Amino acid sequence: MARPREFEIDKALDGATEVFWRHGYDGAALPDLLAGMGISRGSFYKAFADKRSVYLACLDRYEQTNLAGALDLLTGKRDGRGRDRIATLFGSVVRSARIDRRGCFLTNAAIDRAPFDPDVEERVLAMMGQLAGGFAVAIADDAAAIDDDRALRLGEMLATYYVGLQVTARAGARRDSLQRSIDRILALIEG
Amino acid sequence: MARPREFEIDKALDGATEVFWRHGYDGAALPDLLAGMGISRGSFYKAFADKRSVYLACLDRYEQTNLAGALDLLTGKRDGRGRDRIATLFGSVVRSARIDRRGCFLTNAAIDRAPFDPDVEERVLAMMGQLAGGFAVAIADDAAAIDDDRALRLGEMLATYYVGLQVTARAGARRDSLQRSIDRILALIEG
DNA sequence: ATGATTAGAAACTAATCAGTCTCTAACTGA
DNA sequence: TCAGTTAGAGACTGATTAGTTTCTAATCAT
Repeated sequence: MARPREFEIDKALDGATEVFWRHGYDGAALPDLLAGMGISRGSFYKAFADKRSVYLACLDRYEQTNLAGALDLLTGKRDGRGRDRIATLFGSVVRSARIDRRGCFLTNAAIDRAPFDPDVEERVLAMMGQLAGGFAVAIADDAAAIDDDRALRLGEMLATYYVGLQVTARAGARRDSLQRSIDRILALIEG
Repeated sequence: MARPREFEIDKALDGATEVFWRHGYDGAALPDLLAGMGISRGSFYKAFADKRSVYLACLDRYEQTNLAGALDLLTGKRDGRGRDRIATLFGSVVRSARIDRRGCFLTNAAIDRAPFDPDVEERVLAMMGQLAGGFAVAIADDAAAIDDDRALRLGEMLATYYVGLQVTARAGARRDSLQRSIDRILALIEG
């Protein structure tokens, strides 16, 4: 071993994720990525095989950070009723839309790369499955009587809605419109 | 006037739509577009200003054809209950997923270009609004007593769900998973 | 201290990008 | 029939693409 790497892989991946998230796979040119990662071309290809493998690593890191955070929120029992936790998660989409228009990296990847790259598809479907499971846990927490299968189906439906909400936010919908839609689905699952 | 054009603009736009739909804006290279449109570079730039203007024209044509078709389905009173028409539309997403993985051009454009191009954003938001209106009409048809504002909110929620369904389909979700999710939301709005 | 190893910067490469230009041939109106 | 006009094909342009190579300097183990 000699001269150690001057940057942290994970920090660089965070920077790359930011760029992929905003601009998509094709839209993220290598110079953009390098700027976002704070490294030069040489370091990039020393540390990673190619652009695609960085994208896959970003998806994996997204799963371990952002998705895990959402799942913690949904399944964390300390924070009141499951449906309130769902409302909080949906609300965070509206709050994020106030700050930027990245939407959700997972959702963007589903449109962007999943149809063309089996490794992306696999990760996207796995994460969507986890998300559905998180919603199901939140639902089941409110009604111990609900059977697991029924909770999972409702969870799948809510995950699908969540993805649609992220698309609508990235499309530039007004925040009050997003919130009305959220209020409506929350009212529906309340009954 | 001299030598008339040998191809039809609308047919060429249909071909371009197909390519943009499948590969996205950046992913649709000019040679791909030309092949899909069945014309050569010279004809392309004689007939259109640039790639972007073709994309915008494709969105407009999508509105007049595919979106109009969906709205006709949702608002057509001859075909039974409004909720059955909604079920038919959702079902068509699952059927399409069996054939290809294009998803929905409007949904793809929302992720792909809306954040970067105000002209795309405007069209996407307008189409999403129309879609929400279509769902609202279908809902209102079943219950004359429902007030318009309530129907529109439900319509916005269903449009958001619809978009999420298209993302999930393009991501490669299994058809039975899609259908379970659909059945669940249909059951919710039934009550 | 020194030799082995490796990180990093920058120049380079071949392919591809969107868009332009030129030339030929086809069509129109008179 | 012929002059004017325009469609179409394909060569061309300069910029940009992802990825490679080369060289320098930093840091390790001995």
